[in-house]
Amino acid sequence: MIKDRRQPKTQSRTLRTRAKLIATAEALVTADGFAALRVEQVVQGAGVAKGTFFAHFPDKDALMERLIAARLDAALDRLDPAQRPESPDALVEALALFIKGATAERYVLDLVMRRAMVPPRADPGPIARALARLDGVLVQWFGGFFGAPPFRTDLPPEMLAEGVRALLMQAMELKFCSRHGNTSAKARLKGYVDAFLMPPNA
Amino acid sequence: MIKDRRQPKTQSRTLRTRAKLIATAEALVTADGFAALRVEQVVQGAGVAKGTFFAHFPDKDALMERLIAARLDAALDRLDPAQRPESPDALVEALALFIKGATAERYVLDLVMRRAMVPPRADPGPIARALARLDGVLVQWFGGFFGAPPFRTDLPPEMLAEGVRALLMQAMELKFCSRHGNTSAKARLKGYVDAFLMPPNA
Amino acid sequence: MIKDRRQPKTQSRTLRTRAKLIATAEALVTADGFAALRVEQVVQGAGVAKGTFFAHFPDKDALMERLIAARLDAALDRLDPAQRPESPDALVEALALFIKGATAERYVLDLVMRRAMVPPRADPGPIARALARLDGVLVQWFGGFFGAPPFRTDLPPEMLAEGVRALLMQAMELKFCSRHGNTSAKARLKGYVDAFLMPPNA
Amino acid sequence: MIKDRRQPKTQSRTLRTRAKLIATAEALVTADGFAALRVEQVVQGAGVAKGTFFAHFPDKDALMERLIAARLDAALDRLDPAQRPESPDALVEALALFIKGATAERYVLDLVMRRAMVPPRADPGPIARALARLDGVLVQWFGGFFGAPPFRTDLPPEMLAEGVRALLMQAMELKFCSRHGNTSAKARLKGYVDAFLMPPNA
DNA sequence: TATGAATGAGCGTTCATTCAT
DNA sequence: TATGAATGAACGCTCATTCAT
Repeated sequence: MIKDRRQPKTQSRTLRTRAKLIATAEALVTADGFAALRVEQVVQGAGVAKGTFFAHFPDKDALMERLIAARLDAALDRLDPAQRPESPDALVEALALFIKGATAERYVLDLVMRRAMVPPRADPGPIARALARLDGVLVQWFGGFFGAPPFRTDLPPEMLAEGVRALLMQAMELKFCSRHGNTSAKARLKGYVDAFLMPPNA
Repeated sequence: MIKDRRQPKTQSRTLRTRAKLIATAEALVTADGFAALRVEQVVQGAGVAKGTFFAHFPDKDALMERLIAARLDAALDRLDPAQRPESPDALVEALALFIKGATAERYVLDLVMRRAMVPPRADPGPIARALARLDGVLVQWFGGFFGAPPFRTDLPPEMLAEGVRALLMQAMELKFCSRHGNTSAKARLKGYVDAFLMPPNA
Repeated sequence: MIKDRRQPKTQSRTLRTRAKLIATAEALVTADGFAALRVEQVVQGAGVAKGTFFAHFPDKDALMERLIAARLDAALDRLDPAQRPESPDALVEALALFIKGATAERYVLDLVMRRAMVPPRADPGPIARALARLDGVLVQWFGGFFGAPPFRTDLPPEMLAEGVRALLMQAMELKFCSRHGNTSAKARLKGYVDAFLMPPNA
Repeated sequence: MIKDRRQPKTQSRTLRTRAKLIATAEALVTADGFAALRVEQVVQGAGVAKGTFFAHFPDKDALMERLIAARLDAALDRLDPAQRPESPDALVEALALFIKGATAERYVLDLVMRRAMVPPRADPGPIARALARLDGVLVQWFGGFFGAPPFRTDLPPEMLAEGVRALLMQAMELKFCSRHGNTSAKARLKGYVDAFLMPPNA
């Protein structure tokens, strides 16, 4: 009873080429930033033809999304849905790496925000998937078995998660804003969480 | 009582040219949407040369911002800082026109979000000014003389305003998201306000 | 009486693949025209890999030539070298199907003209062979046993054949010319033949 | 009574740029042939931006047509409609420069044949215009005041002109044909003219 | 102010053909 | 034979912005 073992070589070659493209792009981005990335550099660095690039990615943005989503996913990998933060501070700290990745450049944050929502066209795209994953973690955190102290328990976890996301986005935007330049995204988010996600001091 | 009669011709010609440019752009936008607007079309429609456009606007975005901010400002004009909404419903309803203007197109919302914050460069720009104006109204609403029922009173009005803004942005984003396609931006915002801005149900 | 039973499978498989390619191409050409034919479509339709195509045809043009030559040859099959047309009208009528095939598309006529002559490289190719075959028929017609009335007899049949060919080509070109749009290729050719291939009026 | 004297500078600058592009292309073509011409080289040689090229020519072919037509026109400039050739030899000799220009390269002849006829879309294009001009000269030659000896006089000059054109085209094609490689285009055309355009030796 | 030709850097595309497996 | 990923060299295009006049 031998199962079908097809497509061994070809697939791996494809995968290798794609990996080469991504690795090259990753290196370039690390060196010069996302905004400076040029398709030409990528294919030259990867030693492949331009046509090959567009056989792997529909356009440059698709590569960009992948690179950015990879960083966001790396941040999300370090979050344990079962290990809920026990304070606003801990919550914000847990999101620090995510924030760092998403706000690395104005260019990056713009793309994240533009692609954060699943568009009406079929495919969510890697960035939307990463954010959906974040949503999932947050819901788990806020909705553990016996409710979710120390956060407010009068709201469904989904709502708390959406609230965090909205506040997180705004806090990140503020990083590029001169009027709140003194406050870091983390501090700002901390303030939001304290205000809106904790039980009111009444 | 002698009025200044110098340079009225020139000034009015300048003003007329600018008005013609804006009117043409407005008409084109109404017909084909913001994303499709081309400087070429505008100058042709206005019957002036391309260079003239850039004598009136530093760049295309400046025109775009003007057109969009005009719509937002029209919405804000109908808000009375002294006439606070007495319920989440009323609050959301009051923002309806603003939401409509800002979510007319994905392109518009993107520009609004990108320009919502005052950038490090000096000038806020008309969109940032419109949003600052919204902030002001919200602060007034939430912080009137005797506190701000029915909304929660345990938070400073500035914080409530920032919260509304974050939640409003997210609610608007969701308009372009297939996964929440059923809920309108208004309904979504209503849920957010109910959850985060009302006194918790002890 | 033992028949050779070796390699019938392989050969027939090869033949079947080639037939499938040609049939697919033929169908596509009938549907969308020659100019729109893409190798990609052909191999997909035939259910084989791209490389397989080039194992059967040296290049795309070879397939094109085959398809076109097939149509020209079908027209030539209906010509009887022994049955000479007895008038310019009959001559032109006899060539009607050939003309139709060669002028199906601008693309086709261009290829026919480019391949009509035997190029310096060895192989004539199917189109050049078809035209050579046409030449042969014409020579026979013009040079039959007892001379060739009603056509002029003061020129060698080869020269008459070459003349017909030149005039035929030009008449076909005119099909794609707006300035002579009213006259059909056949009518134009008829005029040419009347003028140049008949005995002059005294 | 001064007439409108507008557009003095701008137009001349445009003209200068275009001339620079054409001169550069001409030089490159003379050096390396038409088939080797690259848009990139042209713009670099002319010292202009790529966008400028496409502001002057809709595509590369448009430039090619211009270059080729220029050569054909130069050949036609040397023909005097009033100075008819007095023999087939003289006729062929008169066309020698034209033939040389049109058969400089296979690439050139292909383009000439493809663009020789006025296409159904509006603009004739410079090559079609050059050939129309040739037609005009031929008609004049064949249709002078008292008929046109030594050529046959039993046919309208337009028909003779069309015949020459068809035979000329075929003779030129033969230049790239191995089977008639020994005979030059001129010799071949001479044979055609002798056969079809002279009064029959009856 | 007004003009409009020129800029310019890079993206996306094309698609027949090759070649290692 | 068959596979199909990879090639590759231009081309065409975009379109906001600049600048000499």
